[in-house]
Amino acid sequence: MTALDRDAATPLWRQLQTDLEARLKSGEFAERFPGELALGEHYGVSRHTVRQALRQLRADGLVLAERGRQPRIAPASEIHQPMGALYSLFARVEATGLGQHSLVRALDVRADAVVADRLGLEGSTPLFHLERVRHAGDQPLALDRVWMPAEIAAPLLNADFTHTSLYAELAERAGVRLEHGSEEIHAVLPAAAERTLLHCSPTTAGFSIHRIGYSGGAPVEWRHTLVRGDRFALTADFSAQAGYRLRPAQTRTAAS
Amino acid sequence: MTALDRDAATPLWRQLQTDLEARLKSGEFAERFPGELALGEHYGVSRHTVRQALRQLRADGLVLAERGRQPRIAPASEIHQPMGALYSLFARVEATGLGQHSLVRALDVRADAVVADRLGLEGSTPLFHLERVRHAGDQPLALDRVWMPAEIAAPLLNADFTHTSLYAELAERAGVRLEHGSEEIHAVLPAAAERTLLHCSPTTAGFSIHRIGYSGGAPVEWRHTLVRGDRFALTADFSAQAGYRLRPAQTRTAAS
DNA sequence: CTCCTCATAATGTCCGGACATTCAAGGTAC
DNA sequence: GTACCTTGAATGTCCGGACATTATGAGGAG
Repeated sequence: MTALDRDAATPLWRQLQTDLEARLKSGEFAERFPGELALGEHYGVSRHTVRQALRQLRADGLVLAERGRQPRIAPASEIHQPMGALYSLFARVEATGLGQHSLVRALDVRADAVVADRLGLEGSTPLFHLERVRHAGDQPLALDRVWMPAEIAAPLLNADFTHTSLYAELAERAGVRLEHGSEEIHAVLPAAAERTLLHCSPTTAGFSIHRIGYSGGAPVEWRHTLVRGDRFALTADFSAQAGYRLRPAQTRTAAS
Repeated sequence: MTALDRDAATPLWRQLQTDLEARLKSGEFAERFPGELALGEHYGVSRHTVRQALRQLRADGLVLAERGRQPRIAPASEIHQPMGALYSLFARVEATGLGQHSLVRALDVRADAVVADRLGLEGSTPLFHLERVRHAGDQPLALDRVWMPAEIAAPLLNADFTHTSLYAELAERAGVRLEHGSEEIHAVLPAAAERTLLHCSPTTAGFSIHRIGYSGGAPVEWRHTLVRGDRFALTADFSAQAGYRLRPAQTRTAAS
């Protein structure tokens, strides 16, 4: 623990906040998170200051607090949905009731200088590579290609990707979860080879999505997905308050 | 002003907060927003309670507060950027330095049962209609069609839309600002007529964006935009904290 | 063993005060 | 008229205390 510096320019409560965040990440509070009074006594500050420091942590859901209850830290095992346009697309398909499965076309380790460069790695770095054609019901839906540093993704080489999600396997076998990333979405006309794989006509357009994903500040995946555009769409809500949010599934309910 | 009820189940600070929000919306604080001490004395509560009530309002940007400065309410005239995929697309184009202008193909009032239905209006409701081809530099960029209830948008009929933004005109002439909405983005192959307007080849795909926008709970616009897909892309960042956010312009700077 | 009661601990709410820091405006010296 | 200084007002930070409300577990009555 770092002692608080009462003469520093940064306020006490912020010092406390960053210190608590660090201790949280280190797993120090895995068993029990101390209460406000205990923290105040430990750091030598008033309860008011402790509450100010905890405010952000509680708002972010890192720490759970309720009246009368023992304070707890958020369950780390909670499955964070891999966000983004792809997730939104496939969740919508799932919501329609169609079963999804994948046809694995490649699953190996190879070197690719172009992709390695995009991941910020040396050109000769071995990369885990997975190429799948995703189906919804009987129809092919998307052509999905992923590259990840082999160092991280090696445990996935003997996984079965016909039904399971890459991110679920990644979290389980490698202990890595995507934290943030960025993607670029283009509207394209699939090439002949791609049309064959996706069983679509020459007049069908598609979404081409490039994504780079990070975990813990380091690039973890580079992905290129080509989605048939004739049956699938991105939908989103936006507002001044909530910003822009992709809608994962239809919210309209037939009930009542 | 509503007096606070100290025996109510809802906390004092929340009562204060909702009351202040109501007074804000009524325009009561247009000239001057009272300080914390003044509010405390006025409502008969401590400064601590006032600060708790103001916390949300300040976080939302409704009220601006800085040390030493007179508290102010957020400038109502501030132009809220019309969010969404379209704004993101066009802002990116603008960031490249290309000048934008539009070719107005239609600007009138007509009835359209299909569109009216999507807006939740009677089929015979007169609708303001604007159809433009947007250019970036010399090249056509998008075909943009907008329908709005004539009751709201009538003041826009004699506006010049070759250079100005629809939303800017709407805010200025009709006093209406888009508050929220939803959109659906498809990847399509433009039809022959559209290809002619957009000067693109038969192998060029495009984004087809349908949007419905609301202001004050009532539908205000229905819009269909077809964007050339060969030169433009949607880019977005996502993270567990901030969610999914379209990136309006390139953040990479060549400086330093 | 079961059910109820009660003590305990934790957060939520609210009050009071004090000092530091910063911005804006007005007044003064030149 | 301009530059500087002083003063006022406002928020930021931090402390102390008090009581209310709620969940949990221990202990006793039946």
